[in-house]
Amino acid sequence: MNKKTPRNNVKYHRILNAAGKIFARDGFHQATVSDIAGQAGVADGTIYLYFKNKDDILVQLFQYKMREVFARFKKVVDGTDSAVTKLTRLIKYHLEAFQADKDMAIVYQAETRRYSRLVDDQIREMAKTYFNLLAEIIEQGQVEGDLRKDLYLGLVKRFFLGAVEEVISTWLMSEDSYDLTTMADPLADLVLRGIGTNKKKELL
Amino acid sequence: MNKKTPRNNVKYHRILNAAGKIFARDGFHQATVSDIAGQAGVADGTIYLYFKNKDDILVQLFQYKMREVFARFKKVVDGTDSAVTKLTRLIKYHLEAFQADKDMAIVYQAETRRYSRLVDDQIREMAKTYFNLLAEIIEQGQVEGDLRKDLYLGLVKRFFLGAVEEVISTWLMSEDSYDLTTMADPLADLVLRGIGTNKKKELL
DNA sequence: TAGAAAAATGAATTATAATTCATAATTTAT
DNA sequence: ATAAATTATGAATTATAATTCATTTTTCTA
Repeated sequence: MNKKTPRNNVKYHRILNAAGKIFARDGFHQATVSDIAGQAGVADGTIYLYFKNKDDILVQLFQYKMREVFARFKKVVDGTDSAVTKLTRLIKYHLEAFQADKDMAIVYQAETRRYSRLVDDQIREMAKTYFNLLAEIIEQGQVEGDLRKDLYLGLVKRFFLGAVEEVISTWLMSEDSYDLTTMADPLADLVLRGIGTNKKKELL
Repeated sequence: MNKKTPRNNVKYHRILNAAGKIFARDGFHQATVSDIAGQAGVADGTIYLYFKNKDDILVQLFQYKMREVFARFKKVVDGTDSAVTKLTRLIKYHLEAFQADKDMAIVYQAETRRYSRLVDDQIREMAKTYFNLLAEIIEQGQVEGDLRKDLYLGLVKRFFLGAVEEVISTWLMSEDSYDLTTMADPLADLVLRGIGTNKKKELL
């Protein structure tokens, strides 16, 4: 194994995981390459055999984690179920995945909200993937008659993702670690039905 | 005017505004004290006559901006209008305020989403204020019969704020600068009615 | 199993930027 | 108008941490 094929090198992954921990603990800028090396059990210089520089660690970590998550997202909404079922399941898995890998969740939250980001292209690509996923499901739901037809899709996507991410964000900040997945059903309910009684549906 | 009363010192505010610009442009960690000083038209050392250190600049900037915004938030939902009207107006003003001060919006977005934050206490306090505001309105709406009574309030607040902030976030990231406030009514509609047709209301 | 190649080390180097402080300019008070 | 007090300056200092590279260790290969 030489530098050309780092992806199936044990040490490469040890460093990536260590970086995940340290970035989550300290944030990207606070984190030091030395700390990551320490956590990974390698020398500082070794990092540079596998990564171009500190930025590159974040970029690769992000890419690696997001590929994993998104591959599953796609599977989760694949199949012949109704759109409502798919949306509910998407929310549930989204929460599950982020709960299962808290380090990744922290890095994700921090990086996707920054204005100037190292992982800009990746995030755009991800967002697009996620949004395409949603668009498909919503159109399906409209055909099935379970989702409103008068929706501005661009807004719906943000609305959906925003609600889910805020719930995750709150969970991350919270002192006590409750079970995030219990939020899935109530959240799906809110997204689908809103908070109104629909008494005045026609007024808006 | 000496160090003891910086708040009504012209230079103090020049530095704060400059910091807002630079933090928005580069992010807190990238931003240098020198750049802020330059932008403010003062010498590097002058910064330290008004602020303990770099962190202190962010803390004070954040406090200052958030006080302004939240004072207005409160006013916006004050009065005898229906809860539905208040919520709609809250969304509209929220979007308006963030559109009007983009630098502040960027700093806000970046800082509130970080796991380890300098402005932690302030954010907690703000969130509490905002959430109290929402709780009051929602209870009013339940009494009025326009909002569902089976809501888990803790979740509703996150749902609401998440949706609004995601819309702002998308606007910040977007290349072309469309008018953010046009999102207010459709967004309010989504929050109130959800995306479902309510055909299956009883199923959930 | 010796020698070559590859991988790893970590101290030394380098870069960057926060903070300080001796000096200068400005303001205030008498 | 002058001296004391205040405010401001920016070059020098200091701290921190990314990156390099001469050396060592480990792994291959024949």
